[in-house]
Amino acid sequence: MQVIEQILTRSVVEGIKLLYGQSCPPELIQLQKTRREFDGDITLVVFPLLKLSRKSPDITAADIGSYLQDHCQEIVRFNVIKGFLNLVISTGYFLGHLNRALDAERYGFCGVLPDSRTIMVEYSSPNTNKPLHLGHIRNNLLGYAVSNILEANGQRVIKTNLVNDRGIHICKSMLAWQRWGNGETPADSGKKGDHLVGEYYVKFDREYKKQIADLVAAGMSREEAEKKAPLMIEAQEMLRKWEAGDEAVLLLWKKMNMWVYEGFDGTYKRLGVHFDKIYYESETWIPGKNAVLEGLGKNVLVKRDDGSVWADMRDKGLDEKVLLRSDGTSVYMTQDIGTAKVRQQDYAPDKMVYVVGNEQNYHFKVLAIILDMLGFPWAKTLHHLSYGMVELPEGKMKSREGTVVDADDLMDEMIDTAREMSKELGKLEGLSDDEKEDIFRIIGLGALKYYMLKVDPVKNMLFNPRESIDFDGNTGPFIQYTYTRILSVFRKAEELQIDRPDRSPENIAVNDKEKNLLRLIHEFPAVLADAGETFNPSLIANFIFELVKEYNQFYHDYSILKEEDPEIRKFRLVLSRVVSGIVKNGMELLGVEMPERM
RNA sequence: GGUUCCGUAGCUCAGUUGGAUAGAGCAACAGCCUUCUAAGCUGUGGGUCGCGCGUUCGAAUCGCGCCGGAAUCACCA
Repeated sequence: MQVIEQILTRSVVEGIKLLYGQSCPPELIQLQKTRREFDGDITLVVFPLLKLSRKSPDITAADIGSYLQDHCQEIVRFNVIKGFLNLVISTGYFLGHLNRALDAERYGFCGVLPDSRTIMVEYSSPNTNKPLHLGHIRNNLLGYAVSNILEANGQRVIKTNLVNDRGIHICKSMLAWQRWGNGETPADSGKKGDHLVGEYYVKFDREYKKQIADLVAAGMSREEAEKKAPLMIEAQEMLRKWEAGDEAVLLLWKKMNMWVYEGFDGTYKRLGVHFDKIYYESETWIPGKNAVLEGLGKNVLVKRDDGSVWADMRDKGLDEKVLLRSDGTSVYMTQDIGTAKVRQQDYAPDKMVYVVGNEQNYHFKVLAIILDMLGFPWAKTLHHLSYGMVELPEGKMKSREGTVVDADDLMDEMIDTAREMSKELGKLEGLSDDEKEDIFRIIGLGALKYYMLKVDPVKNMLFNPRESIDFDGNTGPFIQYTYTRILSVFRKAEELQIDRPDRSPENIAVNDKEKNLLRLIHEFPAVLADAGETFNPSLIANFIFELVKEYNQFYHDYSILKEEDPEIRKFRLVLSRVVSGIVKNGMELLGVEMPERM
């Protein structure tokens, strides 16, 4: 809670005691931001207090208003409109707060505290059979941003990735490469490793479809054809060999996965995300299998006649879930059980956050239940941070129809757009080509990242590849632009030999735009805390947009360096300094870099 | 069919521990650059907050029922 709200809550409780002889539970005190059209900073809603005052809303509001004005030095005046008590906070209070913000190393951020929790955040979680796409971009940006936000709230965060490097999907790519690859490698083809492997995955799918069609044409049912197609049978055989440790299969698997990892590393690096620890399912499926077998021994799981092992959750209103196939191989769930177990052994986190799409809501619900059935006390620390799908105008991305938006291509396009636009505007004269390219990259990626993070994670979002992402309005470049304008003021101040003030005067009058900015600055720590509690980066994104929009108005309406009153000029410089700090630090939480000029 | 999530301006989205006349951006139209960067600022038009009922002094926000969309309910991941 913000400082002023604590002061006011306490003061209102005291006032009600004095005025009406009633003790007021603090939860009845509803404080909110005053709406723009009224005079005031904070509004007390008096309706819930009427049962204590036993007076009309207007009289109650006036009583409390007078009390606060007399007893609370931060309140300079008030007005009452239809049961809403609008309170005007002294400018001095906000200016004092501004100076504290200026002194803070990173205003609004918390350092690690003695009672900080260790939180493990899993994100990205790619399969090793194809390159990353638009959906992964949302996932990566969310996971990275949430991790940063939790850290800014004083938690110890371990960013982790779970690479799904085993299973039938990678066997499909391997099989196709073996058959049709003619030894092609990333090195001699010039293709990025993940893209190359992805091509063979697609090749498998195409050939597999042909086989199915042939079998169906020969009179087989589609369902049977899907199971009996020779390619599928071969892929399954390959998976069995893999689990049995067949050397040739393992060698091929290692080679192709290595290509994929090198490709992923390039994409991650460009996106600006990284991990503290990477887990591989190929290393956690055995612990998972063991946990399942132990569960079987303790009779919390059941074995069927065909040898398959199941969790029976029908008493919990859910169904049964297979954990080991009849041929003894493990499934996705088994691997996740193992991964969770290994992580507990490695780090014993207080909380385990899984950033995974909402298509897996059921999976994570079941995972937590099964871990609980298996007797792990930490089962309840799992949190599925579920986010919505990224959809195209024509619906879901489908690799079959070639509508998948590739992550690498998209980043290229964004940077190209930034380059074209910058050239048109022609503001970067005098910079070296390298400097320019760096700025294009920062702007292009900034547009992409902000676009994805400003949307509430739970919601599905639309991405239209034909209408490229905007650079005006509520966008990353708009925010970056505002930031560079502020830096430009500071550079100009230096040229004019205007000293950088180390604090703002606190006894000056401010205009409306300045007051709005002071209020927003005051609000930032609460927004950051809220974003951490709700795992929601969009709160930060939307707050920063509001802040820079307000700053642009101020910048447009008033001059900073040409202001004649030196005290006001000092204040405006400090105000700009604090705004630029919030914008930079806040955008960095989102993984968006800030250019120095643009 | 069961379960979960979503439905706010032409489009993309804010706003939901219940509060005042529901806000931005884009698109459209009309203005503002000898000034600290016009990727900016100002203005105009644009809404049965999917529909209905209920709870309440007060509902976009909470409950119930519909309608629309999505996901999921695999020996896929």
